[in-house]
Amino acid sequence: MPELPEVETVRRMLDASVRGRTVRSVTLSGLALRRRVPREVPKALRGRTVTGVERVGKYLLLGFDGDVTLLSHLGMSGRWLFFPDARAPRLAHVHARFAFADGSRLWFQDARRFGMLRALATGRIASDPALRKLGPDPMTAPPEGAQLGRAARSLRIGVKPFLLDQHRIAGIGNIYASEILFRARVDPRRAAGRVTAAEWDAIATEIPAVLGEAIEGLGTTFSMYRTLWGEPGSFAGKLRVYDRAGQPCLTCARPIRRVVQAQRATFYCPRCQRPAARPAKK
DNA sequence: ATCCTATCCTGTAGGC
DNA sequence: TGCCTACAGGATAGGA
Repeated sequence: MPELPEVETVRRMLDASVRGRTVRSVTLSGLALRRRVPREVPKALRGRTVTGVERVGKYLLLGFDGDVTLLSHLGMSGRWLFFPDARAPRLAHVHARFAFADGSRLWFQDARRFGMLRALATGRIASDPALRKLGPDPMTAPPEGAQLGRAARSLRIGVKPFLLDQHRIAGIGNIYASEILFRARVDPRRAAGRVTAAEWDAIATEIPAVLGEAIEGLGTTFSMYRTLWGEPGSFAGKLRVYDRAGQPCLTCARPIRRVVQAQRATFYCPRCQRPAARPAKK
C-alpha cells in the first residue's frame, strides 16, 4: 500500500521525531515479516543514536551513529508509529518496539507481515543487494522522458507495469501509476516499447508532479496506511482515476474503466487515454 | 533477457 | 447481526 509519497511522509515525520534520540532497548515479536527479522537487530541498535532518516524508493533508512543503518520496507500494511511519552496504546501486530532513553517509543506495526526490517553497515548501503538494483528515485533524480524511452525500448510489457518495476524507477506503486498515466494521457495498456517520445516526456513530467502533490497531502489512505501519528493521508480525495471504476472522468465525463494488468487493478479513461493510433490498413 | 504466475498474510468491504 | 468470499496499495522466486 505505501508508495513513495506515503513512505516520504513517514520519513519526514520520523526524521523530525527520532533524530537525536538514543535507543535503550529493542524488542521483537519473533514473528517473521516477509523475511525473519534478524535476531541481531536489538543488539546492533542498543545504545545507538539516530543521526537521520532517509528514503530510497519505498525503502526507509534509519541512520544511527556507529556505522549502523536500520533498513525498513512497509510492504502492504507496515506502519511506523511514534509515542512521545511512555503512554502507548494496546495494538495488535506490533513486531518491533524501540524504547528510547528519554522514554519515547517507536513501534513497527504490520498486520499482513509483508514488510521488512534489518540492520546493515551504513558504509555498505550502496552495495546492499536490495538497494543496489533499484532504479533512480523520481524525487531525488527525476528521469527525463528520453531516459525512460530508452529503458523501455523494445519492451512488450504494458507501460503501466513498466512504471511499477522498481528496478526501472523506484517508488511508483499501483495507485500513482494509474494517476500518472491519466495525467499524461497515455493508455496504460500500451506496450512500453511503443510509447512515443512525446508521451514519455509527458510521463516524465507527471511522475514528480503527481508524487509531489501526494506528498503535500501526506499520502493516500484507503484503509491501512497511516502517518507516524496514526493519521490517514488526504490525497485519496484528489485521485482522478484510481478506484473510480464506472464513475465519470473528471475531464470528459466518460465512465472510468478498470482492467487487470499483471494481476493488479489499473484504472483509466477510455477517451482521454487513447490507444495508439494505428496506421490505416492499405 | 523478458514475461508471467503463484505466493506470503490479515483486514476490510460487499453480498446474502 | 453474522457468515462467506473476493480483493487489497508490494516484492520475489521460479518457470516458460
